[in-house]
Amino acid sequence: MEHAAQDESRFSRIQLRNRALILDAALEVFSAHGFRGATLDQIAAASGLSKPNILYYFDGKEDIHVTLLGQLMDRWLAPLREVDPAGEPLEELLHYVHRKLEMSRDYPRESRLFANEILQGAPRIGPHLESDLRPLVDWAAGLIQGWVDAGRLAPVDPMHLIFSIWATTQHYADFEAQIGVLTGADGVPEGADAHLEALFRRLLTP
Amino acid sequence: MEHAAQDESRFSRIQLRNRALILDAALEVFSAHGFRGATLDQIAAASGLSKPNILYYFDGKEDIHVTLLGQLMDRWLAPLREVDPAGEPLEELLHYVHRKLEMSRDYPRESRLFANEILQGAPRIGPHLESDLRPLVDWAAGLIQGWVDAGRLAPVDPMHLIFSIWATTQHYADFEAQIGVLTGADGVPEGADAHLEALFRRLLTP
DNA sequence: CCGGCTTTTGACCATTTGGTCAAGATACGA
DNA sequence: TCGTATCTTGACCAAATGGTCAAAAGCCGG
Repeated sequence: MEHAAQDESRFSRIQLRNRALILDAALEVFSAHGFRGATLDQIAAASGLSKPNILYYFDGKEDIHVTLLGQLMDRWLAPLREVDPAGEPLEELLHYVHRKLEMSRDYPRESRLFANEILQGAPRIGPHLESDLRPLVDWAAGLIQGWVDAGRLAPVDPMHLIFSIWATTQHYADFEAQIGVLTGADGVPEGADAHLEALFRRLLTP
Repeated sequence: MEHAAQDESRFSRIQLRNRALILDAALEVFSAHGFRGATLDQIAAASGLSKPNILYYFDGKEDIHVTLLGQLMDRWLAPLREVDPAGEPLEELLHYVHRKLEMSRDYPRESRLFANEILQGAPRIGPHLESDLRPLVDWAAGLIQGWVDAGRLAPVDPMHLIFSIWATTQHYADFEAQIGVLTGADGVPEGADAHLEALFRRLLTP
């Protein structure tokens, strides 16, 4: 009912363009400074629109933030949805790891936006976690447990496995500043793919 | 030279007590809302002191934040310093994992404070990372590489191994809000110790 | 109990910031 | 081309916020 993305036809071309401009600028600013650290003036400057104009398209700072988080949730959970119950368990999970790492490489701002929100106790995305994330994760955990029970994976706690995959992959985006100091690399440093593949292959191989 | 902790004798008893009160309150507030999200009034309320009184003990909001980060850095890096070059490689590293997880359990506020700071690009702790963290990590990486070369550990990229340990352990503190939704647990959920031990034992066993 | 010091505070200030509003500019179908 | 609906903005506002200051209160050795 409230899925904003599905009826984009209700927006004029100008609205579509400017809403996209604003959301992209907001992603930049929110992910770099957090919700309270970001200002409407920064978003205005980054989007090339005036502050009152931004308030014409969104009901306020919070509205922009919530809209962003809602839109991103889909993209964020996509890799987990792609896991194929009919596939080879080990390959499916390693592919998931690979896709998640790819997300850290291609969408670090999105990763940091989520991290910021969760760090502060998920005040604005909490309901989405319950309604979107939880069912999906429960489904995935059940699937993995089934694979374990069938002896197709080494015994592992599905929930903790998922946490470990999230943690290791998102770490490269969320802690990029620290990693940069230690490796000199700018984005995800060389060897991350191979390392994570080895880590989880060894854990999961029966 | 600038180590504030070493000459605590220069502070009166009242100063010692109130500075501690302020720093503890600030840790609470900063870790929950980030630097810009925290206000002096919140810190004042949480510490039981008046706002001007807080400014009597610290030069400003930023001074409190920097002081906090500096103090915490020591505690934060302690587990890595405890790794014994003369010990059994696998046991030493698994013990490090265990100690880091313990930190997430016992000092989640500290973990989130660091995470907040790094997420925003380490604007205030950057120099400390260079001067304190980097040499220590380089030392540890060299140590691990030596163990690998001696065949006492499975081949592994030391830097990525360290990142994975940080990521998986700190995840339980930094993403507690998300984990709470998914597991119902309040702090670090049951089974984290066993899971991480299995994860890294399998990776590192030659 | 005194005098000097440290500590505490109420009142105040300048700036930042999210948000409003009425008027002007622009797009666009008829 | 015209008129209406959409879009844009300069000026403005109230609240929040980091910080100041002079005066009051408390502490403590002599």
